Formats: sequence, structure tokens, C-alpha cells
Amino acid sequence: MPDSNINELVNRFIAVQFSVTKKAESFIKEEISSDLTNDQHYTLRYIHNIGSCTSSDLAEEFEVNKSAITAIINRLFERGLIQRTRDEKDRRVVYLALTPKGKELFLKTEERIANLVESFISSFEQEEIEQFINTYEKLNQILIDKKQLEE
Amino acid sequence: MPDSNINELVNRFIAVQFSVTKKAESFIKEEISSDLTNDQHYTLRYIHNIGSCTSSDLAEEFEVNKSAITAIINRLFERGLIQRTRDEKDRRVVYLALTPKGKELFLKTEERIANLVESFISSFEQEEIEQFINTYEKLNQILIDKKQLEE
DNA sequence: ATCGAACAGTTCAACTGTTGAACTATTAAT
DNA sequence: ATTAATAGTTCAACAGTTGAACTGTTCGAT
Repeated sequence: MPDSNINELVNRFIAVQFSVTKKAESFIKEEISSDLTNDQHYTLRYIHNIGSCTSSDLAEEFEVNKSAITAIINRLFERGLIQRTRDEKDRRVVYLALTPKGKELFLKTEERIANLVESFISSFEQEEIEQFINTYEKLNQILIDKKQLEE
Repeated sequence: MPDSNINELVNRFIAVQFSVTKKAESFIKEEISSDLTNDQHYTLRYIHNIGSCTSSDLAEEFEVNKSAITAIINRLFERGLIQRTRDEKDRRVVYLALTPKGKELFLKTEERIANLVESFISSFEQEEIEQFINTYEKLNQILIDKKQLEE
């Protein structure tokens, strides 16, 4: 790629990534804040999609310390949205899963978010948005690979 | 767009947007956390790019309450990175600008971030990344329009 | 078989960022 | 002139985060 353009592309990318992220977070918050914070929703989403996981899994996925996860899980646990189950074979491990109440609340908020996202992306031609998501997923893979190189 | 695909696109979009954002934030933090938090950097960036602005401008741009901006600005002010100047015509208004020290620190951290972003996007063919950023900017405009409809 | 290292998770203090209400100071409106 | 509105700050309360210290458990090398 010629150097003449790459700085401009980098700056455009930084600006648009920042702006879209801020606005998307703000729309999601508007939609769900009466029920959950955004981070609480993302936590429920991860556990729901994977079925059951540990604090360490979440810490790795969200790239934060385990103690940050403990704090989030404690709040969800106190509200009866998450259950903790000790592994009987390795008693250090605690499995996290959604309670029925947690699952119900998650599905409700996730549906609102999906409707929101659909209202945005349905403005595009299917081919354009598919190409966009394909490139976005490639970028994600590049980030994952770079992360693993660090370890 | 046919309904059969749109749910899948929505889910892929939600997943990849979340994952890229988390990882990007984490890389940036790794790069600059010895000097600034990410939010502090974004604050300096906005003020630097626009030259001079008010707390209210920042609150609108970042979609948070003005008191959240006061807290961030206080920390940057105490470190001598930002200066406050009262408007002599309308003495309610306070203009924020970077001090030389603030500008120097900002340029240093911004360069590190630009190098990071460049290392990611230079993996792509120029045409693909340009198309990606074009669509991303369209999406940004859709979010801006939707935001304005709410007001 | 034991004992020290490694691991999973928690607790705690300290910090950043956020909200929303109450407040100060100033300007605008009628 | 009095009332409204505006710009910004302060404060208490909360969510999220870090990093160190801790508990309890398992693994591994001798």
C-alpha cells in the first residue's frame, strides 16, 4: 500500500471506529439501562452463548483481571441472574451459568439490541454489508493472531 | 434484504463489533496506560483536533453528563495537560485547550496508536480497506442521523 | 508420600468514570 | 426587574478496573 494514503486511512479508521463505538454503546445503554449495564449484558451474553464457563474464561475473553469478573458476577449473582456450581472433580473451579431468570432477562435485552442493529444495517445493500462484515471478521482474526503472538 | 439472512448478519455484526472493540481498546491501553487512560487520551484527542472547546461540547461528543467531563478535565488539569480560559464576553463559558505539555504527551501517545492501527490495516489490500472504511463511515452517518431524530 | 509450586477464585483498597440532583454564577427573555 | 435558562461545578453513590494479598485446591518432583 502506498505511504501517501495510509496515514489518511489510519486517521479515518481511528475516527470512525471511535465514533461508531461511542454511539453504539450509547444506543444500547438507552435500550437496556433500566435492566442491566452494558457490561452486565455482555457478561450474560458470553455465558449464555457458551452455556457454562468459569471466571477465568470471562477474564480472558474480556481481557481484564479475574477480580474484575468477580465483582461483576457478584452483582449478577445477588440479583439471581447467575448460578455458581463448584466442580466436584477440581474443587478450585466454579462454573457460571444463567438461571432461568437470567436467561429470560438476557433474551429480552438481546432482542432489543438485535432490533436496533437490524434497523441500522438494513439500510445497506446486502452485498455491501456482507463485504463489510467479512472484512471486519478478517480484522478481528488479525487482532486475535497478534494477541496470541504476545503470549 | 431477505429475512433468511438478516438475523445471521445481525448476529455476526454484534459479535465482531464487540470483539474488535474489546481487543482494540486493550491494545491501546497496553500502548499508552503508563501515560494516560484511554478515555483521557480520547479527551485530549478531541480537544487537540478541534483546537479549543467547552465541557458541554465534550459531553455532547462523548454522550455523557457534563459532570463526567468535569471529573476527567479536573484530572488532566491537575497534571498540567489542559488549560481553562474563561470567556470574557460570556463568563459562564470555560474554554479548554491543551497546554504545550498536554500537546506533547498527546502527540506521543497518538503516534503509538497510529502505528498500531497501521500495523493492522496494512495487512489488507488497499481497495478492501478503503471499501471497508467507506461503509463504516456510512454506518456512522446513519447513527448520527438516528441520534438527531431522537432530539 | 510429601511439600513446594502452580492454579482458581475471592477480598480489599485505591482508582477512573459515570449519573443525577443540588448548587453557583451568569446571561437571556418578557 | 424578575424570572428562565444556561455553563459549569460539587457531591454522594455506584459500576468497573487494577494489583496485591489471601484461601483453598491440585500438581509435580523428589
